[in-house]
Amino acid sequence: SVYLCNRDLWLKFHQHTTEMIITKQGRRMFPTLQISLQGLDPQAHYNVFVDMVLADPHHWKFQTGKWVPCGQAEQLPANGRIYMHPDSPNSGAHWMKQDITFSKLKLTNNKNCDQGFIVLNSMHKHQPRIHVIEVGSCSGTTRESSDLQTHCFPETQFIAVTAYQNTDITQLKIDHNPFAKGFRDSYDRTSERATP
Amino acid sequence: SVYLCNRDLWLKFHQHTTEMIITKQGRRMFPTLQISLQGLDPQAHYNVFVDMVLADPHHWKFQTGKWVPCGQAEQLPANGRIYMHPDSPNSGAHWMKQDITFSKLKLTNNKNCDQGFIVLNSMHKHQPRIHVIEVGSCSGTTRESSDLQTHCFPETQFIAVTAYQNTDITQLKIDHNPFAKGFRDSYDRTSERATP
DNA sequence: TTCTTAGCACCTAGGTGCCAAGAT
DNA sequence: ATCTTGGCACCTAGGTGCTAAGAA
Repeated sequence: SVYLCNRDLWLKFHQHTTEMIITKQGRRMFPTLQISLQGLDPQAHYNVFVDMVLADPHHWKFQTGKWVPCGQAEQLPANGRIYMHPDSPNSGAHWMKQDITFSKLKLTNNKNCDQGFIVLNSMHKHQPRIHVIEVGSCSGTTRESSDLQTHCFPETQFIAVTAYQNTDITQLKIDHNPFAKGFRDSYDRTSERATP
Repeated sequence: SVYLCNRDLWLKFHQHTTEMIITKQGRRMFPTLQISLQGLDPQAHYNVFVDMVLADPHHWKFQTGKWVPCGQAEQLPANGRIYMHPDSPNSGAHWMKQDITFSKLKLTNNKNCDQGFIVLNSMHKHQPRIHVIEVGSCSGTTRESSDLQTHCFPETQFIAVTAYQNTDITQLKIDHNPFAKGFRDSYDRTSERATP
């Protein structure tokens, strides 16, 4: 009833251990989380949101070209931040109509960041989780009887970093993220300027 | 309990009869509707949205430098489109915390446009209306007892056009809309290019 | 050493009025 | 005649990895 639309892309990164930049002001993920949902009640209303949990109990470092565990993880702040999909709340019909993309989700290491940012610890491995919850017949608050679906895709695990460690990852980002087009080897700066 | 934040700007346009471009793909308004709300119940939840009604029963044309009535108005499509503020639904506390800006509202003359666009008739005068409605304790649907506040600011009336008629209006748009900066007489193209 | 930060050039994405051509 | 449309150069706004300097 749920699948990862851009799984092939995620797997390319996962092969090399995915890294995601975190900054004070917040940085988008790339690849983005992009899913398809089926099997909801078209009439009912749902919130869809993302949070992150530690993927393992280790602190990691990158040494001699490899990620190696290094001591114990710090726990994430107890009141872990969530990213509510901007379409929330919405009908089951809406969520099932097209892919659900979390392209504006931002990662940060700044614990004072506004709500809507996800706060992570650098050099720790994280597992994104996608939650779907019915918003009951009583305004915004969750009915006790409503069930919460939680979905985990292990191929979306990543290590949060403040600067890329593995050049393979950097190259994959440059090759696939449209905003990094300027760094592609194949990018021809002259063709853009010569205009009739 | 409600006022127009950028009233001074609206008045500058209103003096010359405000015009708003409408296009097939949708065009933003400038000035934008920007209001401050007070007196809501901080705990309750509200939707805030905009619609437009005809400001008078006339068709208008611009002749010899003036807007003159010219025949009878066509009625707007009965199922007039609304623009729901993207923060909706939200708490009274949220709406009162800061100004409410409808900067992404788009006007169109395309009756097949997606929901979220406001469809208008060219060469007709329109009156924007701002509505605040409590979304009751029963999920999304309106309680019968909830009251709908409607606010009209006459200084925000405008004639929808597909091309500007009055050059005074064009000049005000250029002078005040940041996206039209390139058309300002005072804009110095050289200073941007000479960089150390 | 190892990790973090701020400024940068370079992009994507999309909002302006202008203008010439098209439609009615 | 009058109104509408589409392409354009020119902007705003903001997402990239890079680099050098700073922090721990």
